[in-house]
Amino acid sequence: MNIGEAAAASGVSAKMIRYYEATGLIPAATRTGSGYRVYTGTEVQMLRFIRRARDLGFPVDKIVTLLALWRDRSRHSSDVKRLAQDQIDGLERKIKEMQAMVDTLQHLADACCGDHRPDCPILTDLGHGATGAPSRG
Amino acid sequence: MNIGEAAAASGVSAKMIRYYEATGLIPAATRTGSGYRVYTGTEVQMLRFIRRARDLGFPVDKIVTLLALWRDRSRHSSDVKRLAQDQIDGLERKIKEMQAMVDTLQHLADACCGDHRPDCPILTDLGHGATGAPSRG
DNA sequence: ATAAGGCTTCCCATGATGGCAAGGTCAAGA
DNA sequence: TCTTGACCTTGCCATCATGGGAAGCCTTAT
Repeated sequence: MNIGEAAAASGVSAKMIRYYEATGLIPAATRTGSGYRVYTGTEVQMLRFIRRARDLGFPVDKIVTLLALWRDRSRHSSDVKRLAQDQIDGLERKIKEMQAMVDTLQHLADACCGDHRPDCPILTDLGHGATGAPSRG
Repeated sequence: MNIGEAAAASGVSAKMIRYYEATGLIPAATRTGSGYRVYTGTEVQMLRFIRRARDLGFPVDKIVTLLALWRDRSRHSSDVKRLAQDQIDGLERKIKEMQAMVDTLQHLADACCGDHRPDCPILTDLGHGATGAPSRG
């Protein structure tokens, strides 16, 4: 099948399929005489694997390892589990950072009456920068 | 003061100060005869404002608006509050997406015994119903 | 005077993705 | 057979905020 069909079947855009090939994440597809890339079910399955892993937030360089483990029938599931746990830990760290931002912003927004007047604790906090403590003032 | 001192005083790197100037977020600094940028307390305050807003996750194009409101003495605090609320909403949306990833990954990791054996529900899920290896025959 | 270090501009890279453009290919219909 | 439109190819540019590095000038301290 052509790249467009492979894209539709895998959920990975044709653009990204070419990108994954160029960066070595997937092997170079075979070509027709006129240069069209040709894909089989095996390759579509690999693309779906990649798509799913991306949906779970794995960066491409981690997917390289995941794909290698996927192909390795003598793998240890502990290696896969560790990668997954690392990914969980990274996501949770980012979530905590963003939640801290939300908490600060919500605190400031709650203190802002949000009317026609210019007085605004949000801007006051931003203006004081690191010199001010937003929640314990 | 020079850009290095302004960077240390504001928490914004010299590289980023030049970038903010080039992109119009901040006005061009005055220069010495030899071309060095010169900063005053006012500009450092503005940089601290930017730094604080970046720490709260505001993208630079939103900071343009925040800075304009900061300078506008006839602003309406409702405008500031709306920006903050938009930022909160955007952050919470991303948090929810990432939390969903975490939940899925945790579910899979919990189901993976993580030992020396190759059987792994994580890879099975990524393979989208595959047997755990790309080529089944 | 010289050395060290700060400043300047310019270019490149990130990470994953989309868009656009110019040109080749293929399949179907007139 | 010719045309048309959809699809494919490569290549370049853009994102978004940030860092790195090079080549060269300026300042300061010794």
